[in-house]
Amino acid sequence: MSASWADVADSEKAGSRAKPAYVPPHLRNRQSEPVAPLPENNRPGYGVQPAASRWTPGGAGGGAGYRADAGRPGYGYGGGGSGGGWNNRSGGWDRKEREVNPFGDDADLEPVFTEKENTGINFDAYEDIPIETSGGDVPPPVNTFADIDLGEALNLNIRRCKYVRPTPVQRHAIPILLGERDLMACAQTGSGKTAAFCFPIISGIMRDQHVQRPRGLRTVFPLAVILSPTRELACQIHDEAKKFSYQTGVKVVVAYGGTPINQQLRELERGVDILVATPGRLNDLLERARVSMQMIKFLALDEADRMLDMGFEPQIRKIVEQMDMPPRGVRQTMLFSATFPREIQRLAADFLSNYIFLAVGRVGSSTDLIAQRVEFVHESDKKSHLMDLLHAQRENGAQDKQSLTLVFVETKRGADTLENWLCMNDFPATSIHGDRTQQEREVALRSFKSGRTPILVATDVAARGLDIPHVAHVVNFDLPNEIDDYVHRIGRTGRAGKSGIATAFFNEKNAILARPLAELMQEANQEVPEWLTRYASRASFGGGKKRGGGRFGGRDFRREGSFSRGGGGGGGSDYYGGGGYGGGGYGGGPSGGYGGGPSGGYGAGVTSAWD
DNA sequence: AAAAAAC
Repeated sequence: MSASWADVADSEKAGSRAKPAYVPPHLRNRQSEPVAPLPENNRPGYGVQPAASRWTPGGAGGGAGYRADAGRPGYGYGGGGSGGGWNNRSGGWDRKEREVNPFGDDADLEPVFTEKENTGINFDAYEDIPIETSGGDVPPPVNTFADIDLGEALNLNIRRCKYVRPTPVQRHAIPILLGERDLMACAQTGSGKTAAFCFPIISGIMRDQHVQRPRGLRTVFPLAVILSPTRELACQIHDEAKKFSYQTGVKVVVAYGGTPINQQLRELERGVDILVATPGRLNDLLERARVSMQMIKFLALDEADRMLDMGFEPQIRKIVEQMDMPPRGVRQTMLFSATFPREIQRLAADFLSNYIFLAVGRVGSSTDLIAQRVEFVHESDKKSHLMDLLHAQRENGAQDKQSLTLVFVETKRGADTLENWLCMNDFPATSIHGDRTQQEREVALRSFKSGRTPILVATDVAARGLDIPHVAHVVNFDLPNEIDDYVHRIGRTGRAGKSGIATAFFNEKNAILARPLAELMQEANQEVPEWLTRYASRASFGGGKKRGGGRFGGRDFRREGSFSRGGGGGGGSDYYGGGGYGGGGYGGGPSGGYGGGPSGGYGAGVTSAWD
């Protein structure tokens, strides 16, 4: 075990990543400042723990706390007095401040994590999940966490999280990433996707803690950056990463907009190894030269296809290609998403070097965990129709802390209007969208999660990645124009083995979606209303349109010989580079093995299998 | 066309 660890460490050293020579013009002056290497272990903001001790959880420095803290709920008897661990988040000047125990009382482990990541997930259902990998020399998957040596402190946290076995995406992605390979991965969020990229990053940083980082006067040099398309998702990733990093000595900081930058700057000054950020704020920090990418070893894009779509691509390119980030091949790049349209895959290849493509699960047959319904509702009838649904739900007692309703609308204004209207009609609703202040957004999300406001009206800001337990019903009050967005939206329910309902209001405005929606539902073994089928065939003015088509998200675009203008052609199955899988293993049969399983914690999937 | 994301 330790041998394998040493091997990894050695090979790491051998193939040591070159330091990037390029420094962008605007940083050159500031950095003419001494790039004096720090003495080992003397990393800014870290106090003075002997790096080696971090490996031994019982050891002196970093690890010391675990056992010692046991039985002292939340306390972490604050390393030197002043306030202890719990409430002194403000004490930036107190460097000996104790790390807050994110697990609460170790003796009485909070089931929070369990509930999210464990409960209800039938791990046996994983066995049948189809995996596709491509790319050269794919490291073999592991079956247990014990098969991989992530480091003792991280292993402890994995145990604290009650992760018994790695999920399929973890089984495959972790060895690939530990093998220092770039990765494009499709996997569902509930399956531990965050952990799949966090574990290797944290482990890699622990391994390498004595890397010398330059010291800019006010510039910090994270070793890893994780990008997210929304602020709330960034928060969520940060929270997770922080749990995984507890007492590993690895410092995680989050930075996003809509909130004063000063506190984030202070956090950064206290040291950062992993920076979780949204693109705008990160660019701001880079332009101010408060953050440098010069030492980045790991780059992760969550919801990668969103990050590379038209709205985000320029910002991402700026961060990745036009600042001081080491080039691909030097850094390690990992892209995770549920959906991965082929043209985005092609674009993403710019950021990757000799990468492995991994698809876990399939978008084909489905479990019945998400019951999808489509109803034809004229624009003017939507409100009363929603009202009917909510009334029915209320009578079923299906509208409380344990069963939340998430309503998606197309516009920010529409969200405000609907929220108001619901409130006026005595339905406790709140809303989240990009025109609300960050504080309002966070309050709304908390209020929804806690069940205080069991109805949340949202724009697509809430469509991706957010893990909100107890969402029983997703209503597409307005349908999106992209089937991918629909997939992500309904994936907010039916998670972790629980069942869920998705209701869509469809009318003539949504003609464009008719066909892909009907196909998706069919693949999910959902009943497709006859009128929708008619609509779908009628609305197949897809002569020129190339999307729609099979939901075979998993295909690596590199495997398609040519960009089959003729090949798959008409059906337009080339959107996902798919078509391919036809009958083989994937498409077909009523169950092919993955679906119908006894519980199919995963199958929910189809849709959510790719979320 | 809309949404997201910095000040």
